[in-house]
Amino acid sequence: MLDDRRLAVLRAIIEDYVSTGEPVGSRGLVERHHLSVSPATIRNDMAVLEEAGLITQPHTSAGRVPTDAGYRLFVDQLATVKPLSAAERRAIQTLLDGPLDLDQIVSRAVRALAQLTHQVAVIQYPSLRMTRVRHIELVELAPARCLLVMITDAGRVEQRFIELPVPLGAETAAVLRSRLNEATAGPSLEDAFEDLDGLWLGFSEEVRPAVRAVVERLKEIPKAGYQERFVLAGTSNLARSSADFSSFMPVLEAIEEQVVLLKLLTELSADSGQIAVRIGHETTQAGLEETSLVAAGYGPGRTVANLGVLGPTRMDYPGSIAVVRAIALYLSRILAA
Amino acid sequence: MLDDRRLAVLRAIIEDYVSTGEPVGSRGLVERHHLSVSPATIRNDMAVLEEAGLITQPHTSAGRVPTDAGYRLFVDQLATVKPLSAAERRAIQTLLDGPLDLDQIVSRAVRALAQLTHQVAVIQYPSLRMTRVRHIELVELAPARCLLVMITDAGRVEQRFIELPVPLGAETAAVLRSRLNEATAGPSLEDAFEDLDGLWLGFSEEVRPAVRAVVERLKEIPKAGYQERFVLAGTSNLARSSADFSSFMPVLEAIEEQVVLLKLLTELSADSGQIAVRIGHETTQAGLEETSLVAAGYGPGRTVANLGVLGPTRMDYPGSIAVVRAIALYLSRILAA
DNA sequence: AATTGGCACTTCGACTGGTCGAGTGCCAAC
DNA sequence: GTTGGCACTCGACCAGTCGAAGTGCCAATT
Repeated sequence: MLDDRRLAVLRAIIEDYVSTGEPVGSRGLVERHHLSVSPATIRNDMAVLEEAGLITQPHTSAGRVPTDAGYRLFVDQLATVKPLSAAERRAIQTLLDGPLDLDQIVSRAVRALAQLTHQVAVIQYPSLRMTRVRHIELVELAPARCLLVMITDAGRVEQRFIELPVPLGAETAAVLRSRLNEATAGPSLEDAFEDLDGLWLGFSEEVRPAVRAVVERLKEIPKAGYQERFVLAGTSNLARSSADFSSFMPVLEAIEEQVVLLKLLTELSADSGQIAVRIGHETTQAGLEETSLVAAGYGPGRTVANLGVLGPTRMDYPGSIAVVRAIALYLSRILAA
Repeated sequence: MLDDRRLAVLRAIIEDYVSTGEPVGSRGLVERHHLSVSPATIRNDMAVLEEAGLITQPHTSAGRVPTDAGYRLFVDQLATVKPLSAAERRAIQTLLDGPLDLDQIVSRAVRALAQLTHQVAVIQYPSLRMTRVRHIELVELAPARCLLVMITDAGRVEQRFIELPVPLGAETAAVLRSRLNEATAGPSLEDAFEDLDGLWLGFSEEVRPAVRAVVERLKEIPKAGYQERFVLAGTSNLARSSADFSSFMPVLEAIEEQVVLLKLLTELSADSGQIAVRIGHETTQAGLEETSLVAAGYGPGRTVANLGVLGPTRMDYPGSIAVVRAIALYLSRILAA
């Protein structure tokens, strides 16, 4: 049914359509790709591919356009790995140089991702749920005000101001600090925070309200959806790629919505190192029916967050996949250091 | 030359054009605004206004459209203050509630700004150059690694990891911490950092390299342009407002570029509380010829950063100005607390 | 059985010409 | 200074035409 030549035709159609953006006809196909058969034969093959739901024609007498199913088959079975160019390698390499602050690394990486794929790039900050506490610090700013600083093993730093009901005092602060560090040295941040409830018992009556305030504030850090952070880049690529106006309006809205973005990225349960691809309608999000997502997990050893690119279904999948994989790999390597 | 009625005509033209988006003709003008003269009279007035360069017509037989100069005159002399609606007041009021972390405040404020103006909103984080150091903290994470945390009086927290050439030791760290806090208690952050050069002299031979590493890292914080941070919201409003495609492509690019955004916001030397308006060509940035900026400074007492909205020249200036002023005011009030 | 050339058919897009409506500019009259 | 009238201009809309691109089908060929 779908023999080699027909698959080759599908691949050729996708390649041409991705690069030109216009429906591709039988004549042009045999000319550009040196298929050693006539256009008529290709037409027969196309009819079969259309029957199988892999391609479609916008109207009776136009060329063929791949369907979501066509892209899916292409990505799963037909796409060959596209090695990165020297320039691309170099661009990513430069990410390694320089300082090791998470903010800078992530913001550089997301820019590189956008530039190399010409798509909208998004990187999720290492999720607090997935990471471990490396250190907790309590800084006294004023008698009744302090700053809580939490550092995770993925290099992410969260800080919160705390208004204290009663002053804490230098000594108590020191004790509390070490207690917190002991208690949160557990395997996962969520589990560790379970054990904090009884902690205030070990303190004298007067300072207990302050201790409880600190603990409460600490415990709410991983709670809210607010804690998931993203960085975006390449939004202007949207305008370049999508042809008409209304098509990227919803995309623009979607990427502004933290919630949508989070759902999109976490929905795909990709193993670390694996690339997940969502094509068009496969994404359940409304408004993104003509949008694809190429994403991967990253992290030091294990997956702590996701990154990816968002673009039109008509996208260079092999290229995007290669870049996403490379960036995820480099990012993981840096975080593991 | 430009008597009262003619100015009223200009105002009417701008109001109509802003709300409909279409060139406005003489007949409709007398109908919608109860001008007690005939269309022919209006036409004469229009000819005068056009002569003065305040309005123009896209083609011979279309209505009139305001020019940049027309908007400018409108904003400077004609615009009446538009009081905020109850709903708008309420929306901004809710900003006051809740926690006092700068990140949350700013991200809420920028969202409110975008929502209330239906424009692209941008808020600059309190510039490090403008603020004072409130506290510096040094956290030892590993023998040769520590975290430097700097808190400014605008509530902004900056942190940097530091790789130490030699271990610092708990005692030295404590001394260094207090020395740093003493030395940076000066009036402005830039001046304060001048005095850090000799600081390593007060330490023993062995730890001096570590001290210098810390000081170097601290001194580079306010240096790089990197330290200027922005948050954006309402990017999707661009698609709604600007009619055609190529017109907002450059805007999208501009707001992605930190540099452009920074230049745009800092170029206007607005006093705190004052509103600065840049209309169309007045902005020197390429690609933003059809874009206006309404901005204001904010800060606790003095201006420490700017915020504003970016939209098409065809914008509701009185409304935008009112909202921008209100948000700047509230933000300043919160920071001063 | 697969492939091929030929041919009729469909559809889109570009072009054309004609009409309509909105709006202007000008002028003479008030 | 204001007004009504009128000719003029220009874009928007509509319908019709035509060519290009591409298909589907069929009979002939390998």
